[in-house]
Amino acid sequence: MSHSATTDSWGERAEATLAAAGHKRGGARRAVVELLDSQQCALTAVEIEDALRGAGGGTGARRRVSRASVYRILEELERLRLVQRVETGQAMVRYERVCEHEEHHHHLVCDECGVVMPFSDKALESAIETLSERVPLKVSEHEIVLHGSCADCAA
Amino acid sequence: MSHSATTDSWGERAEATLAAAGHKRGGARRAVVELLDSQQCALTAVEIEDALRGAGGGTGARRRVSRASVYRILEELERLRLVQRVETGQAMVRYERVCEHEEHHHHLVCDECGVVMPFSDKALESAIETLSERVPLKVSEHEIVLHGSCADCAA
DNA sequence: TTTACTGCAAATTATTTGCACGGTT
DNA sequence: AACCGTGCAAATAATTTGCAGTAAA
Repeated sequence: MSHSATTDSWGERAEATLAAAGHKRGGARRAVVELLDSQQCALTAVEIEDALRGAGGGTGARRRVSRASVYRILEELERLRLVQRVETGQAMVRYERVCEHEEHHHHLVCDECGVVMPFSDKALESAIETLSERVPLKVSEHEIVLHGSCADCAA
Repeated sequence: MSHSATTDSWGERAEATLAAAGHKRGGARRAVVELLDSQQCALTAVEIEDALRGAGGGTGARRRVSRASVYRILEELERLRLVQRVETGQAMVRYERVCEHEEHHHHLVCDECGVVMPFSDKALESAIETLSERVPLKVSEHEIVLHGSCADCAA
């Protein structure tokens, strides 16, 4: 399928990293990892739970996962830097996979309807990179959120 | 004191905006506004409550304010765009005044000790401005947070 | 006197934790 | 067998809300 031999997909890297960290392969975690791998943008814990509960049969490891497990799994994935939190100013925190090679992206949030969309911008990333050197902090991550009205809501 | 005739301080603008929105001048709100006016960076609701409870005498309107009122006041100030929320990935949301003329700033968060510091960068702001035109959202605000280790923690 | 402001206590809501059981190695 | 993974229910913790009394216009 893919041209590269190892670590093509985030899902594979996630499973490998989890194994290396001494984890067994539980069904709930596999389902969450698979779901996150299929998503391009950030989901809340509840959205993850719902997505896994619905569409029962689907592909792969899909199965019902309790809310507590969703949170525990996300917490561990975050600790391993496989997922990152995205704070959108909405009630619930969102989570998305962290890809190594793929282009880093940030988020647009419509404050009226709540929709969240990804975007990326080279100029922005280089400004951040330059800036990171001059700041009194050893920067490890950054998060950028633009708020406003989406096309539908602004209409 | 100041050279400009009107609207020099955020505090004055806040009081004026509140009055224009049909609000009376309550003591609790005045105390919160005065405190926010004296701060350069973002505080949590609890920090605001504590700051007002302590140091009883101080200058001006300082007085004890209930937690519920702090939240209600912040909510209204945010609605009027006098304060903005700052999400730092910590448990509690932070709030800070929004100044019109003053240079816009963003935040550095030390993930180890939790300290939050402001920073600003022209290049970053212009990258955001340019970018905002090209994105499928009528952008009204933006928030940037850099995470990492502060000088003390990285040592 | 009308309407906003505030505190208190109770209610919500997202997230976390304790515990017992089932699955993986 | 040893230990991790998971669900359920109970516990937390931040934020919100209902209500009754107080104060500003």
